[in-house]
Amino acid sequence: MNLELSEQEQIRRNSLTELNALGINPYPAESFPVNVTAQAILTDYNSENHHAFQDVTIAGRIMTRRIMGAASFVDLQDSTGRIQLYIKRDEICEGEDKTLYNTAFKRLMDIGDIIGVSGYVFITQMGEISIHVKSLKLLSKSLRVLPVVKEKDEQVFDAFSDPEVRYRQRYVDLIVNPEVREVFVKRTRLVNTMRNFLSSKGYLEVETPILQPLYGGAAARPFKTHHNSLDMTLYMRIANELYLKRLIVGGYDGVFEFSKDFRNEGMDRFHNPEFTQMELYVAYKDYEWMMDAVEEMVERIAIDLHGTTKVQVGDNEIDFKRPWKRFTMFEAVQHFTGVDISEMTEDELRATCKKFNIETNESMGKGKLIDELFGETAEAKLIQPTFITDYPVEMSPLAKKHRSKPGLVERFEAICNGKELCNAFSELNDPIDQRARFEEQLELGKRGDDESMVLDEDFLRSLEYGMPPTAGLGIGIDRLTMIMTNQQSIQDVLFFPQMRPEKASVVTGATDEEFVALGIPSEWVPVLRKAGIKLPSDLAESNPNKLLHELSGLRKKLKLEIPSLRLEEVSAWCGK
RNA sequence: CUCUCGGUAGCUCAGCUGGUAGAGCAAUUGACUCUUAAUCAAUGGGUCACAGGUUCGAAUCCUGUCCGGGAGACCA
Repeated sequence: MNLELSEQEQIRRNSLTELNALGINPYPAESFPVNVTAQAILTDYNSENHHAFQDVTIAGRIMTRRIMGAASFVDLQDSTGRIQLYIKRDEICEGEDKTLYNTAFKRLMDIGDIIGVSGYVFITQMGEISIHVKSLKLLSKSLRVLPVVKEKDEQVFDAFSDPEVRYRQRYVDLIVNPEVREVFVKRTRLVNTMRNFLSSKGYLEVETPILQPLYGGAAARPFKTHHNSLDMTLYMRIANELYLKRLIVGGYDGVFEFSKDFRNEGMDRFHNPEFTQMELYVAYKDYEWMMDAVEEMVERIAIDLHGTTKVQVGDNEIDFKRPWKRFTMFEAVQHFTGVDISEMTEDELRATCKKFNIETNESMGKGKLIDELFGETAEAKLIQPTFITDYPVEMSPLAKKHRSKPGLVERFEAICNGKELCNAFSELNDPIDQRARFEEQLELGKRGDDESMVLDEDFLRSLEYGMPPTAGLGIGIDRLTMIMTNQQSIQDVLFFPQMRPEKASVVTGATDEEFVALGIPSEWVPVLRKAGIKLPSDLAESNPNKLLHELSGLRKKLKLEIPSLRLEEVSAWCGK
């Protein structure tokens, strides 16, 4: 017997033994073929077609029970929803033996247990579509107590809401909070829509290395790991851009990848150390084309998920209907501040930053300063989807120089709800220029920017063979999901967000062996701990009379089947 | 890393200026054959996150630690 268990867990374990004793296997091996779902019954059943629901079999989890003597109502939850069961004693126990109802169902089954039932569908006097149960089978006994969430008239009572437990025990969250399950269904639909969209255009979905000898394609600190046989450092990818471009060099016209990327940076409600991006590269296209493609794709996702281009996100209604607003970066800054920074020198930019209380440091070049200005003055104010185009060349080492605007590159980001949604450019395919850009990055690195990009010789070699003009895109799946499902935190769109490890249950005090060495029978050791005795010194300080009383009390209370104690024994433990 | 709020029963939460812990749901026992936040009666259930300190006495005050939320910093 485990004294660490709560009273209710103890009771459920006892029920398990009793079920076994009754010949009811709490974990049967054979399959249980269902022929209907809760959702199907609730939507399809009506007075005309009730004959089609005379013999339904369904399985799910008991979520609430209302027992009224010889009849009971149970809310059964399957993957599609909840359906009420009407269970009558004399229906599920036809003969004299009422054990299955009186003992097994009423006493030994609990909220959280998974059962399978057969019966017919009917409508109760209160007008609720329900299943009149003819037979019932336990499919899995639940040993832990589920949080019970009650609901009436759309109002939820005692919602299971502690974020820590919800994220650590997502399975519980999913069981009791159906809207959470729905968010993740939407996430998958979003990905499917995107995949279908890209596949139908003939682009090839590919996989590229996650473990990379050099990390590239973005500016971020990587996770570092080590390969034993090769005895070399490997990095978890921060992006897959450089590999996908190698595939464009190889002759594919369009490639894309849904990729888990890893960045060793701070965590907040928009950042998780591992996250998902979709990167797309299409040959013979430019960033103008890519803007149209993004609009089309995201608009389609909104329609697939919501049936409309309008999506409620927090207090804002966001409309993804094409075409989206387009601003150059300079126009955006001017629009929100009235200041034209397009012709400014580095010193002027630094002064402008100061004017807007934006911190700067020596490692920031002209491009970084412009980006800061944009980020601080404009980005958060862009709620409706907006393309920001034409970024400074200094901070876009993989983008092609603008066809007509010196100092800028052909790059855009889509901003939505004040946050970056995607990043794209006309890809730089001039190998000489690319090498020069990498070298500039190395210079920035020397100035103290610890996220500047590293030079990838093999990638440069591939460009030297010749890469067609290409448009490339990276789109954050987590953030897009947050917007499309109206979630405030990235943790709410990841099944298992990163967390610090749970505190291991602290085993303070002496080990079992130490207590046994003092002559204490091993079966009494847990009881002793329960009584608050954690160390041999606790024994020495306690009153044997009082301790005996307490231990005997616990023995009785916990119904322990171990030999009782005499005062002399307890005194001996205490050294008295 | 900084600031801030929090951690009390399985869940949601009370617990004031220190006096050894309370409610609802859940559980147990009983009643109840159309209930639905079922109802009625009785009962049990706690390492008050952890470790120190102050005190005659700490869930409560102080210090430190752990875990989490929020806001920053960082991260385009």
